[in-house]
Amino acid sequence: MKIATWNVNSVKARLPRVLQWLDDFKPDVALLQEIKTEDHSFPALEIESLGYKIATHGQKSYNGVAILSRHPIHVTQTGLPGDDMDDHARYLEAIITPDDAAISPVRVASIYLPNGNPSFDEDHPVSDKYRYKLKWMERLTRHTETLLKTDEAFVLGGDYNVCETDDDVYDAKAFANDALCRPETRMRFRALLNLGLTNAFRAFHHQPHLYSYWDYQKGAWPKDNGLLIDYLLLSPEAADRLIDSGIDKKPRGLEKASDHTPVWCTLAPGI
DNA sequence: ATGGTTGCGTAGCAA
Repeated sequence: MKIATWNVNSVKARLPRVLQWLDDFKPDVALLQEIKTEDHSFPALEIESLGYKIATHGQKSYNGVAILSRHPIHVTQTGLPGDDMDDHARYLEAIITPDDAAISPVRVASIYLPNGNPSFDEDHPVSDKYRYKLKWMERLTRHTETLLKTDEAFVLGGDYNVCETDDDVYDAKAFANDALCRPETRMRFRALLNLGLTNAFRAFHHQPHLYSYWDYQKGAWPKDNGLLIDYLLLSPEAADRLIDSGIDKKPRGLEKASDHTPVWCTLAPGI
């Protein structure tokens, strides 16, 4: 089963690119972030015509996440638990259960972790936006603890807005105080991983300076000035089935590209 | 050079 995550930066502005990628890459499950539209205005017909079922947790103008799947989708969580006042659409979780009983089910989540920048201002070492990000990461860790108790195969995929180490940044010095790189961010990301999750891409690729995001500005893409911030994090039961993982850089080089490119992994049907 | 780009929505914010 091929599972991919992609921050599309508006599903409506990106629709031709998304359709082309689905047709070319043919993921079984696609976890989308920053769809930037409400559920009723998601371009469902075009995507369904390619054989995908759709679950969305949309929001007007900002954020919004979706799950596309060739197999049936059963939504298990809309929004990240732990804060009833949080109205950002950044988390959608579902169980994917193939009709073919030879393929084991897998739980997936599409995650758009808050950016958190600017992380400080002249009066405060931690901005409100950055505080929200750090709290959101702590909520994700708590929720992941509950998921782990089920001993299920699950894949938490998305735009984590975290550079795990300086090797994931084209200019680490320039990003030292960025919300994607600050020590408070990295500590919380490690706490999440240390619950026992496997970063699928890093199970196969150990070189520094491999990226999933390139800013639109200052020629970042042709200069390969990127960041690695999109991840697929696997439970032990999913990691046991992990066959391969990679970054599909092709969509980033096309006209009208998202600033992110898909990260994917393949899982064996079962053990 | 205090710049530069994209999307949403039509001003200014978010990234």
